[in-house]
Amino acid sequence: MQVSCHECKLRASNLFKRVTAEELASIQQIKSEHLKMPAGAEIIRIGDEAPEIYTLYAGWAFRYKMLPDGRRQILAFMLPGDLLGLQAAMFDAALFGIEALTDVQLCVLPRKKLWTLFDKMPGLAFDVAWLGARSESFVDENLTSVGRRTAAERVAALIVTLYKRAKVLDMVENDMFAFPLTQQHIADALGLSLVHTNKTLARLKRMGMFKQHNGSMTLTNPRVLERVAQHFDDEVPMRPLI
Amino acid sequence: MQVSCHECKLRASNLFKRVTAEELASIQQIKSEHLKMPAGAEIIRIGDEAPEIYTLYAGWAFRYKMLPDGRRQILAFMLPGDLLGLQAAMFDAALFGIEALTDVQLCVLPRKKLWTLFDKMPGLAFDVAWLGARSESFVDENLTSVGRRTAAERVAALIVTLYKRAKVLDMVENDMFAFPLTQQHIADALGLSLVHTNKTLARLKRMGMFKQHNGSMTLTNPRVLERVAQHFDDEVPMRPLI
DNA sequence: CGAAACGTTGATATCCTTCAACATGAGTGG
DNA sequence: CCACTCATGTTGAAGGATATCAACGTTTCG
Repeated sequence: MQVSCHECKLRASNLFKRVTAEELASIQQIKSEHLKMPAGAEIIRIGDEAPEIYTLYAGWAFRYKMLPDGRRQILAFMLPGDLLGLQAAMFDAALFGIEALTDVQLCVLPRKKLWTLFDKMPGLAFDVAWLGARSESFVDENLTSVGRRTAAERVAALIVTLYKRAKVLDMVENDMFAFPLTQQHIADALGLSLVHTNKTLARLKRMGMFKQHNGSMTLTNPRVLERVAQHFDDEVPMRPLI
Repeated sequence: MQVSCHECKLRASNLFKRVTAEELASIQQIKSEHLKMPAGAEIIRIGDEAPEIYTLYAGWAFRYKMLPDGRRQILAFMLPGDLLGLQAAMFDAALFGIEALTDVQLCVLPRKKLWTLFDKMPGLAFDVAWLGARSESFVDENLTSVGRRTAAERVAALIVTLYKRAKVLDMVENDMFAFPLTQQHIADALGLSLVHTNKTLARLKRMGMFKQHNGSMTLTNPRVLERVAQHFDDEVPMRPLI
């Protein structure tokens, strides 16, 4: 099923920069495919050579690294509108993997075509760089959590961050939103053991910070949760541009 | 003291991409200043609006975030040839600070001029994006350390990574190189306490991994140190392009 | 129904932090 | 030149946060 960029619901959602008709036509032109993949699929494998670039059209994904002995570190989560594989495409081989957290839909942007498009439309290069910078700032945030926050603060910060990102995408209703992470994902993102993650979540739940029902999360006290998280005042800009 | 891009020692060091005479002239044209700052100077302050972009011409720097209560996380170290403040320039305000670790020399690239230059020379935009991707992969590496490596592994991984980066820049002689980090810097980069950092360093030293003499470090057993670090086989590309 | 993935809980071990004290060296003013 | 301070580094002891181990519960799904 091809989805035209013209009727793209992401673009229509007014979160995104307005592009000229000409720009839109150019983007449509290089978009080669609209892919669907199931939860758990490997979108980019570590070591992949010359991977393509994707726009995450629907669903969640995450980026991770593995140590030689199997320990996993999740670097960042990706939501609709995020660009996948930009850095990987810059190098000879992907230094990390990207896995689908839920069923996902991807728009494929072949990297060679994208580079040539930049020649014609430098403004687009800026937008792509902007998305890259945004993605780095998510990693910065998470590194600060893992390095300098306690377990409870980390969990709270992760939930608050995802909540805010989902909110911008209109995926939150009455402080409730889809939350597809398992406790193992949370543990691997926050540098905690599975057991300790479980106990920390339970503690925050008991404190009345949030509730979880089959795959969705409700924040019952966003303000306090944010304070527990030692959340920054400044925030990563939330408006993707492409 | 103005340094011409034509006689730039960085560019001459053959680590960098060859640029056409035309490109070089353009870069020279937008370079507004050659700055010197002492160790400890704040190159970019958290919250700075519309900061400029810099090329680190000489010296070391580091990028960091602070939690509201003062805890500090160092995100990455920067060596000559690295671009400073690229992400900050993309947003309205810097989400992190950059501090000079040693005395530094900076080439100032006013961001507006840089953006307009991209219109004329899209290849340059790619190079800048490449540097941005490279910088992100350093953060990825460090996040993996902090999240999933033990204290000894973290320290070893940091030293090995800096050693390799310095080596590419020809700053290593007989496995010895300038190492300006204090133990506090190491602790803040690796998410460890100062005391534990000290004891971990002492342990690795006792194991014969390295020696330190007034500001420089000698790796006495690089191979083993790399194994202790659980270092990745794949590595971040080491060749800056601008 | 059975298996596999995911979640929960208690007990124990350990890594790392915190606290406290002291050592060393560089810089500064008296 | 000495006393002083400040930044940095070192070391031991004690406590706490988090990991590991083990067992069991719950849900999902073929």
